[in-house]
Amino acid sequence: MQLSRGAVGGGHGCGPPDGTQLRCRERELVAQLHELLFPSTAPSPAGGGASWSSSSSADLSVEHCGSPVKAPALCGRRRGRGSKRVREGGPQEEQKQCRGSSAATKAARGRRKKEETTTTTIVTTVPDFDGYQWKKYGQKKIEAAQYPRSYYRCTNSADQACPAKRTVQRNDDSEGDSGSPKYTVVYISEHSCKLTEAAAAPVILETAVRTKTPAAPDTAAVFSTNSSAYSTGTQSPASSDGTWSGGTVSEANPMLRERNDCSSLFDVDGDCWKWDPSPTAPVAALLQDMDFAGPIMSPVHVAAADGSWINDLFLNESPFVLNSCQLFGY
DNA sequence: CTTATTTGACCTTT
DNA sequence: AAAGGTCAAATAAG
Repeated sequence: MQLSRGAVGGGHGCGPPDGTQLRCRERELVAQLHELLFPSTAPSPAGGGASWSSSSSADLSVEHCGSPVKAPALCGRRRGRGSKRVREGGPQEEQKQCRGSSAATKAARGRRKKEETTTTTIVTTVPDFDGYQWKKYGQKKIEAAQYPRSYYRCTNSADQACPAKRTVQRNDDSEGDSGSPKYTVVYISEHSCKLTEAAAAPVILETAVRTKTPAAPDTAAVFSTNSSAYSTGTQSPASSDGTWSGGTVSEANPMLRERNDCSSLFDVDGDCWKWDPSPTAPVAALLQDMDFAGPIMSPVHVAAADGSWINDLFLNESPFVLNSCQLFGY
């Protein structure tokens, strides 16, 4: 995906290239992100919801790939699994029965026959930058990858048969990449589940802040906002081994938590993002000052200008890179 | 006690 | 056979 500066500049009917246009374009870009991350909640492009343009949607790395679709795997309890499991008697017999029970069961295990599903790949430093709750069901060391891949499915997969899944894998440490670790997040299938009202709110859920404090010099903290859309149990700060599991909030630093709660700064109103309430003076000033020589800035970034934190949204790499948060000096 | 995560075995595809 | 996706008991955490 490439969102060139030229693409940013016009062609979307947002008026002359001034602050208003930039703001409009920003909303558009965030709407794109929203559409990408909240496909079941955002209006379809044809529906006249978020202000997508055809060229813009083509820029996003939304791929239609064949991928397995989960089918119920019901063979009852079979054998001990996981750590410290105790093998039950006759696992082979039981397995044979299970295996040969039906074609459906066969297809229910392992890699299934490919069916048309939508997969969306993003690279982000904040893998949980979405409004859904996920349950981890597996982790796998991937050949030729430095870090394991974690597998998640929607927590509504059971009660609402939501097919949405995602995998999160930390990218290999690249040379000279001293920034926050990036994670490749692959969203598989779209949510069919119904979100709660709170969960649907497209607020910034989590970011990481690099702090320099006497107690913890130059250490990164990952924390979430207090959005109710965000559960703690299934969310995932990065752990040292490169996986993404568990959830913690920076309780050790209440100020960070407070400052991070920028959810009230913006909201989505129909087809556009809006400031809620009206943009503060620093925000308005920043909007005026912004140009697109650097990364395209999202409202998240603007929120940072309000003295809270910084969250850059890069939409000029393929797949697009959601790069959050480098805030120093707390 | 309940819920979420971990993790090795199992299964299918390539 | 290798690789990767899934299962589910064991375990940890709240």
